[in-house]
Amino acid sequence: MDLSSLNPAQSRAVMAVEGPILVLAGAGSGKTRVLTHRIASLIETHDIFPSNILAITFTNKAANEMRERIEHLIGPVSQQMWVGTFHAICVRILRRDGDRIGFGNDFVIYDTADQKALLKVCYKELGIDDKRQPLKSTQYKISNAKNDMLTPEGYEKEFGGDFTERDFIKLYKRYQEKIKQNQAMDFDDLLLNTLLLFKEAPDVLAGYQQRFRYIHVDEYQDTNRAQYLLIKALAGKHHNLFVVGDGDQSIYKWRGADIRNIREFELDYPGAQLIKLEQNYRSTQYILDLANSVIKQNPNRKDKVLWTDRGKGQKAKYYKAYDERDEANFVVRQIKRLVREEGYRYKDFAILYRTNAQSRAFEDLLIVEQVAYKVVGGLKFYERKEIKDILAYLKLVVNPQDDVSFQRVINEPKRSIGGKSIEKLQMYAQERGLSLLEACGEPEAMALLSGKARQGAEAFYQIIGALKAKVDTAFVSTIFDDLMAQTGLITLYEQERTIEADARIDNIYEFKSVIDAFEQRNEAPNLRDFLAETTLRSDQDSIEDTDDSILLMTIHASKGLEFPVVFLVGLEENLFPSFRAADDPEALEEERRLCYVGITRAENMLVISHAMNRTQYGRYEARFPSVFLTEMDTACIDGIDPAGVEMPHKEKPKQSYFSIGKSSVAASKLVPKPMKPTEAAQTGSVENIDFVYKPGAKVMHKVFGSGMIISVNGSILTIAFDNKGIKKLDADIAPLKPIG
DNA sequence: TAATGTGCAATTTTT
DNA sequence: TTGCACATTA
Repeated sequence: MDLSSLNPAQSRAVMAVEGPILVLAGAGSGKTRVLTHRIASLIETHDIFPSNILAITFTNKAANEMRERIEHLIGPVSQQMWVGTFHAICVRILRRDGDRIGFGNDFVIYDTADQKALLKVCYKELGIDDKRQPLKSTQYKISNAKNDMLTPEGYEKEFGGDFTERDFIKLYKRYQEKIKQNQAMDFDDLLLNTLLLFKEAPDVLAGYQQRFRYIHVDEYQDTNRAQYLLIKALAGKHHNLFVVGDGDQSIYKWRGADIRNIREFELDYPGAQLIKLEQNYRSTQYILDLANSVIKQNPNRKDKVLWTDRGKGQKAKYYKAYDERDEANFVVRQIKRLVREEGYRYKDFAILYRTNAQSRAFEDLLIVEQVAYKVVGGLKFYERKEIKDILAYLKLVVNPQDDVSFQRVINEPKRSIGGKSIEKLQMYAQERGLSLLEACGEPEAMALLSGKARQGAEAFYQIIGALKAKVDTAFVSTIFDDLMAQTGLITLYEQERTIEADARIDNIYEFKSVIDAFEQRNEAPNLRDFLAETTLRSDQDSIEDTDDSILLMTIHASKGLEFPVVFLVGLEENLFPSFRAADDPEALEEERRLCYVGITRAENMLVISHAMNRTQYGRYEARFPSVFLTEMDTACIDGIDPAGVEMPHKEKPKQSYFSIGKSSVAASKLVPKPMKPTEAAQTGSVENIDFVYKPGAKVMHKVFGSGMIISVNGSILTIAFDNKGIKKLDADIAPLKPIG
């Protein structure tokens, strides 16, 4: 094994073989390199069988990359290793041994949309009002409960005494009954059920413990409790556990990640070796110093200071934009300039923001400017309606018990089967313990339906049946083609002749190519595995750098990626950090880590910006610069004016009070002070506001058009509109603009 | 049953 | 502003 390409810390990590090992890997410090070399060295130098090695990641992309890189190092013997995401590994275990706790191996996987659909049914059956117990929060609570290894029964034991939990417990119970009945598992079930399996069948666990003598976990800081326990169980015999992570990049607490897992690793695994990787190979020193200056504001972190031998590089650039359009303008101008003058390609740039909605201003401009760009995230490919519909059909083919998928597509395309017909079917099915699809196979049930609905249901049953007959022998692509022919989905979209329908057709063909790729990749491709793989796949997995486009994404989505030039935009209070972190120190720390992640994506150049005004939820508001700007070491930034970064007052108003249109004050002026328009009206002397609501002034209203103010009473304006008569409007909320 | 309107809320989303 | 979940109507 050639270790000459590794630095001392990296070699130490690679050469540490036995026992628990914690590698604290700063951003860009070559952790994948360490992981792959360590695994290769286990096999090559220490003669460990590949089949004794397990490597777990969070994304398929990371798993594939790791597998490829190891294969590159040691060749195809690496195929024997288990490399995969937590969820994929659990699927594999459950398919093999799930029968020990009563699961068949043909279960389907429900994503969050399926989960939501199933929960809706539970609400309905139990007569629980989703206004009192919002569905979103139920979904969230179920997920949390499962991540904490609390089954409905366990949850009831713990919280049953609390009457406010009664509805939730009922919902959780019913949901769990139904998901089992449907032979489905949600994402969290995959972990939970694996843990239950290990608990119920110790011999099964012992088998895996024996097999996985060397266990590796990437991004350990992002593990939740269930994942933590899973690792703990598997490593319980040999204790050869090698985890890599960075507490400073823990940005998924809200998804259940427990940063204590990494912070307390040495307590959980006594005698653990600790290795810090602090040399960074990605960024220049100015960028790292800037990142360090921000992250060091977080208390309770393991101290770690990134350094590089790449040289100082250039300072970060700073831009204070007038509003989000100005910000976009600046960014796009800079990109074009760098492409023109410094030989950059468009794919060298990433625009990173806190919320998806921020992509809009950039997209609007990039379209006009005809610059190629790609937005990562937003509506995901596999969440698109047409794709989900096809997936539901296919799931139903694999698993006739899947009532959620049945309900999704029974009337897609239209088969004249509405709520009433489904209710009849449900009634019938429930009485006899059948699934909805099975009910459609019973003449007795069909007799309950009206003519049209009956024909539709029978046709539907035929289609699924015909596909099912082929499922074990035909290619997935053949089943797909049959499905399209039988349902006429493509044809129907073609007949619509709208842009949306055309896009859907494109997506369907794209989906076909996903199937083709799956078949080429696998020796024995089958529909069941295709569905699992598809459901467990994310958009992140499909980021390619093949075409020359600017990438736009949230900072979350950028984790693990790197770009020559990064624009970190929207550094404003209540946006980044999010308003939800306002009075929660821990949440603020997580936002700060997110900021750290954003900064450390940059290789050569970092540009940070914020806007003084921003349209959000249709309101144009003044903004404060982010607290993170004040934390940044100004020695690492060009063009920042420390005096210009004026922080909010202690008791800053909850909302900004600007609702007036654009002011003519130059963008270079100081941050606007918040002031109510009504106050402005009274003092009439605020330089940031060049318009004062007073009788006689002309205004333009979004809906009512132009008019003249008759009187002002506090924030209530009485306005005579030219065409719509006299109205009383609140200056704080009405979409008003001054004219003239 | 299907199509259209209305009110409400509004991070991040590795699986 | 956008997206959705629902309620109403044709």
